Formats: sequence, C-alpha cells, structure tokens
Amino acid sequence: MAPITDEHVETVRGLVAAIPAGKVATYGDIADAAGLSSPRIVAWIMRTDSSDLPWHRVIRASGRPAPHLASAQLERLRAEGVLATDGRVPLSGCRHRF
DNA sequence: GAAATGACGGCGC
DNA sequence: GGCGCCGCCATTT
Repeated sequence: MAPITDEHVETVRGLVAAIPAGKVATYGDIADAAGLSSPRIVAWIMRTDSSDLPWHRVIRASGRPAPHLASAQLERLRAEGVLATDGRVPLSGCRHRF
C-alpha cells in the first residue's frame, strides 16, 4: 500500500483548519488539495484522528454532512452563518475554494 | 494473506 | 432530484 504518512494527515488538518467560518468543503476537494488518491482516505483520517479542528465544515459532495453527525454539524454550521436549507448546505455559495 | 469496513464519489436508473 | 450499485484506498480483523 501507500501508507498515509503523518505529513498527509497534517496537510488534511491544515486544509480543514484553513476553511473560514461560514464556508464548507467537500471530502473530494480536501482529498484533491491534500494530494490524496481518494476521498476515502480523508474520511478515514477524520474518523481516526479526532482533533479539535472544525471537521463539521467538511461535508459530502451531496451538500449534506455525514448521517450520524448531520444534525450536530448542521446546527454548528448554522451558528457560523451557513444556512442549510432542508438539512442541506448550498455548496454553490458556501463551498470554500482552495 | 483474504475479507470486511468506512465521516465518499460518480454514474446509471 | 432521489436512490442504488460499483469503484477507490487504507485500515482492521
């Protein structure tokens, strides 16, 4: 395999931390920006690496957060100014461009 | 070493 | 536009 080095994780964390309040990013965008081969890797990192970073700003390409965290993330995002309509975030206007 | 798993994405229906 | 299947990549059992 091509083991994910700490550097990769650091890069991903940096990108997530670089997302300004009121903006969101998709797993695919982060994976691409971090130089990872697949968005799955980002998901794996987030799952394993529980940091204080604003993971709630990272959502799926569908514009909807992960099912188990959807409510919590949506609530936090709403508090940051991201108005999610019908449990969905308008990527068209809130998507952070790296 | 093989099979299952997961905070995903894209394409087809 | 919503739902489902398949493909991806690394980790874990």
